[in-house]
Amino acid sequence: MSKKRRPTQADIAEASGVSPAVVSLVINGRTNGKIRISEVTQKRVLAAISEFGYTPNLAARQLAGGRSGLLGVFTYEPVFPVHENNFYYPFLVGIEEQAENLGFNLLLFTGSRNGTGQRRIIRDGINLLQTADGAILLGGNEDREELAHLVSDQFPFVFVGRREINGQPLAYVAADYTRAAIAMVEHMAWHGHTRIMYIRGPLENESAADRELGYREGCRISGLPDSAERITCLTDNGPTGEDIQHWIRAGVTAFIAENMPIANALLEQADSIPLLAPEHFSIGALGNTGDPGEAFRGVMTLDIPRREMGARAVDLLTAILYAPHSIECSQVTLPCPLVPGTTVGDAPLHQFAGSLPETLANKR
Amino acid sequence: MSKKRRPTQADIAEASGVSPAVVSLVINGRTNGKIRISEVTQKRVLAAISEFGYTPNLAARQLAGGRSGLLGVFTYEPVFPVHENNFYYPFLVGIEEQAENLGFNLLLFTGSRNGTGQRRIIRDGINLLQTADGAILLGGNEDREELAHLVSDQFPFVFVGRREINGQPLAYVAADYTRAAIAMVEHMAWHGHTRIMYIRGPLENESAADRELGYREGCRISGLPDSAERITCLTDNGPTGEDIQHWIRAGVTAFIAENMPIANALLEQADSIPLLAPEHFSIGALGNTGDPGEAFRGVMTLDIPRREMGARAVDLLTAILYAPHSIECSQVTLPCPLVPGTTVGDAPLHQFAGSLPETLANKR
DNA sequence: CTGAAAGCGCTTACAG
DNA sequence: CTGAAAGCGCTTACAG
Repeated sequence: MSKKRRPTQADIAEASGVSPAVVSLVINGRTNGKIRISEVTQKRVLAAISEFGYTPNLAARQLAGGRSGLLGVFTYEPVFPVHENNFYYPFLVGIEEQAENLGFNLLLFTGSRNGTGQRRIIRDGINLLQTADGAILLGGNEDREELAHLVSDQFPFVFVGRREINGQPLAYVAADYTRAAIAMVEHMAWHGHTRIMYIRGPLENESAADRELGYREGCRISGLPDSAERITCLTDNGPTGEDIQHWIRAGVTAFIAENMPIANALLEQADSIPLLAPEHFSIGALGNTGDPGEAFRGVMTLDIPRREMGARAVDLLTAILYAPHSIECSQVTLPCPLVPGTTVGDAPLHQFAGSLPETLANKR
Repeated sequence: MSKKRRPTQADIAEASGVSPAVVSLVINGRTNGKIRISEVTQKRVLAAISEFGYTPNLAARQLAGGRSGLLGVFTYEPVFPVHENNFYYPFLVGIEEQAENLGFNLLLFTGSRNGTGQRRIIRDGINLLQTADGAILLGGNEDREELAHLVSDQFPFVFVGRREINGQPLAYVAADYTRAAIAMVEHMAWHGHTRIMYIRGPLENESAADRELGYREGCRISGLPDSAERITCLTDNGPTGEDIQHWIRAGVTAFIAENMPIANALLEQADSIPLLAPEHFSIGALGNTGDPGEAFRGVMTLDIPRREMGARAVDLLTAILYAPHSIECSQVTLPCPLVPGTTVGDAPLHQFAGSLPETLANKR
């Protein structure tokens, strides 16, 4: 970009009386292997380089070498969220950390909004990510067609979160929601709960499937009966107080919510009855609350290792791009520990069959 | 990076039966000026482009003298700060917003750490930013030599915060600390304070200079005497309680701290005497506290328009790069309003000359 | 060990 | 309006 012409390899070659190829070799330190260049020649080239203040032109290097060396980052939401505690933010912290560790620059695709204000990967059939060697994608609201397009383009990318297309898993780094759900069920079962209700939202995606699967598995492993009967899919209205009373009357002593918003809605409704956790029922959420390790209202949650996931996504992408033979598996799943909280306790000895005890209605 | 060769302009040219030059022209939208290309031809080219899923090769474009179309972002600290309320974060929010508005991708220079773990702009004499057309720089701890190198390279960049080299201002977007300091002095003077002490840190940079200048100017404008006598540069120890007592005995009724940490240190010391703001003295800080508009401990502060500064930096950089004739001035200074807080009140009628009144020592 | 040459994919004068 | 061609600065086979 400088006005005065920068010295080129040709200048160095001329000044030191060698061919451009030799200059390239010396600069890239490829003087040890099969190629041998005399010490004297190397010194001469190096001297010319520092005399001229030569710096390689990156663009030319990339053109000739076929690589941009850029890792893309695509998010459907702003990369820099305005609000603190944004769910996606810690992923980016991890991505940056690891990119820095590995010496890569990051290309943020902020320039690809479509007419409706949404960011897009594909526009007019063009893969807008192609300027990077590959990309890390994150965001919960992704467009499956766009992903399919990337796949058919053979554009290398890593999703943060498990994703599959037509049953084929993509390259991803995910949290192990299934094991986490199993652990939560087991934890509750250990506390004597036998009828655990699973409350999920309407969104159908891999994460939701993994969580529900874990719930079922956990019930099976713990020998709890009829898990399928106790799965409820919530609509927009959320659970009503009546729902809760109904469930508890039916013998439910614990709830597992797919995520924190659902858990909060349930707690709120329970408050108005009033029923309290963990005295009258136990509850946990298969999500987290923003700050790692900190539970909102004391709800048992998961510690999704978001920063770590970001870092591993960088590792996976760079491996795919630059060391494909070293890859054994393109799917990385990280453990997702429970955060105990205070909302899970022993199952009430007395089950409220038929009606709520009066003491409860008056309590608080 | 896809396995199957990416389509090139040559492919498009062949497919649409025109020469590569025409494809280039159409792609870059240079079809209006002196060059005319028939509608039909354009449509044909565009169709071929979307059919092939062609995207330009950045490196080639850049090499051929064109542009990469990438705006660089360089920070000496992590781009994604781990801690919330990071001072630099809102700048980045603004940068992203405006880049998105203008349709630019952002290149984060995360890959340029040197041996000591610090990020660098120049390494081995190579300008690491040259992959981008230009860059926005931010961070308080910049290396002046690196900046000088960029300047002599004629690499286009915009600093967030006023910067000059050898008396020459760089392109920057800054907050108007001088006017803000003036306003704070005037505000205090209006409250009857005549002896306002200015407490600054040891760091010598443009921002510090601007603030101090504003203090002096404010005193001059308000007709307060001897401002120069009441400027103290703090060492690492911070102000001691004795310092404060000494100053107040000397008739000082208000303090302006260069930044919040200094103000906090002073308040802490004053607490132990105890002296309270605004009852016994007034205090303001020429910085802000993280959240826009929210004052820590009620201290009068500045609302540094960080998000706006980020956005304007993008505007300035893109103008420099792509519309240089449109630029009237490469230095943008944004107003920086006072945030009132609760720590500035009327000057005590009774000035504590010689000794502190007993009531004070016992109070609280 | 070293040189001559092709080619990466694009832009931009320069001719028609 | 459109095409043929040079050239951006580098890397990398390919010959010597």
